[in-house]
Amino acid sequence: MLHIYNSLTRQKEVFEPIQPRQVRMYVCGMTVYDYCHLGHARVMVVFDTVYRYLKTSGYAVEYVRNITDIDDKIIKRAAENGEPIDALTQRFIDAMHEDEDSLSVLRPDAEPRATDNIQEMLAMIQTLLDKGIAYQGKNGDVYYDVSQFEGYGKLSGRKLDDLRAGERVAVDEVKDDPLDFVLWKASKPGDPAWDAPWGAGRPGWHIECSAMSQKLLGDHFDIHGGGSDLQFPHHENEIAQSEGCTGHKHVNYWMHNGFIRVNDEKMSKSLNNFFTIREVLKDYKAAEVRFFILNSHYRSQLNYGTDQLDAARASLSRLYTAIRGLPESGPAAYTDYENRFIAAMDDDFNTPEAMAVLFELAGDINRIRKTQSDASAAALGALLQRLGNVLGLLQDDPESWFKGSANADGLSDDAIETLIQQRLDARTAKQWAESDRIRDELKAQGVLLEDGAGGTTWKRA
RNA sequence: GGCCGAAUAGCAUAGUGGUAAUGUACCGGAUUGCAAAUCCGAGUACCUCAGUUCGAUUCUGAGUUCGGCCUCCA
Repeated sequence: MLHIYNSLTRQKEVFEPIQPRQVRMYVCGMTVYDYCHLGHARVMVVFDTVYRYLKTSGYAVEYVRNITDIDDKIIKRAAENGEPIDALTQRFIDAMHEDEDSLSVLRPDAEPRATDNIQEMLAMIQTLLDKGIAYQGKNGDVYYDVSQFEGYGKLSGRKLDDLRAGERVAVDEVKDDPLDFVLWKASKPGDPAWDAPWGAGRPGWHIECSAMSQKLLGDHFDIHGGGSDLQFPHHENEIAQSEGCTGHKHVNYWMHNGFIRVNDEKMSKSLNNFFTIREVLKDYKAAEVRFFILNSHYRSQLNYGTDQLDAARASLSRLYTAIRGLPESGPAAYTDYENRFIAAMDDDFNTPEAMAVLFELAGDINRIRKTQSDASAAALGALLQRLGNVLGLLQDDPESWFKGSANADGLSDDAIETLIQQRLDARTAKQWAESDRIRDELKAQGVLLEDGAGGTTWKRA
């Protein structure tokens, strides 16, 4: 039985969908004005894994992840680049999709864009105004009146008084209360604007998620996810907006992933200590990045470093080695491994625990291959691959995983095979010096040889 | 200042009221012409102090250290 840690209640709860065997899930996606960094990769991979596991568990899942394509940073960046906003956002949406594909992240069922849903936002803001929960400030902006929403603070565990006591809440004279947040920003000259009954402008950040989730998933849905830095104020405000409009519960389970750190500090754009996904993919395979992310629990903080990526590489190599060269096999028989894997995933998506099961399975496969035969291990190998696939791992053919593809300046597969044959001849003649010379030569080219019982295999380092 | 979370071997990550798991690194052995891979084995890892308990790394309290949110953030 699946348990999910609910940020709203701060405890693990049994997951019970609103509709039997169906899950509706919304995740806050990217603001598209730059390349995705590893922090974004974590959100993508974590919720992709949730999505995959829910489907594996037999749920029909409707997964929506929005794209914020209008906001201050986008406007600013487009101006800096001298580039139309549409062109900028489309460029980075395309880049985001490339990054996702490389990380084996499945496309959500819908990726609504804020600018395509302005009418829905206007309608929601109007409802809030009609209900007296929102008001227009002297500067023309429309604000949400947090004092009108009884549950304000329930997600982030804050009280209004505590928030007001915070030193960092700036005093703003156009708002009735410094905690009131903007629903609609009155237009400034030159900025993109949409007509509205209360004056041309553009939406505040929070309203898009309320409007688009309601449109695509309804007033009340199962899971809402995002980075833990969105818990406050973004998600808190989203609840206030949605529940203020509908008068009833918005989301049953809130999930927040921890962030990636660099040198024990949060990776973020403002600290300028971030690594983009494509930057990291120059040195590591995407599957290694995915492994690195899933090797820690999604709610913990995760420190980024080449040591961790190197360890991920070695670990994946062990798993692929276990299944390399195994004969085809039908579905693996019932095993305790699968039960333990499921139990781990059912426990709030405990991927590190689930991966430990994969390694025990790999050890078992290696033992069987050694003491019995490859054929005897084939079913377990198929199981290992299938369970790995649930996590979006072990999706490659082992042979191509190890051999990779030749660099422009590297040896071709044929050249490698030729040298291996030459070495085999030397070995047959017991010319060890020549044999070792060839092996060293290949090693210098990044090709590692392994002499197994069934012949010599090779891999690109 | 308010609110939250974390501390487990050299490193990284799980987990548990009673033999602490997984990867990686290191050491010994098997295997190998030598390696690599693989297998077997070893290694005195639960932040400190107090409390509850027959028993605490786990529960409670205090402390220390680190991190996060309170401002745009994944």
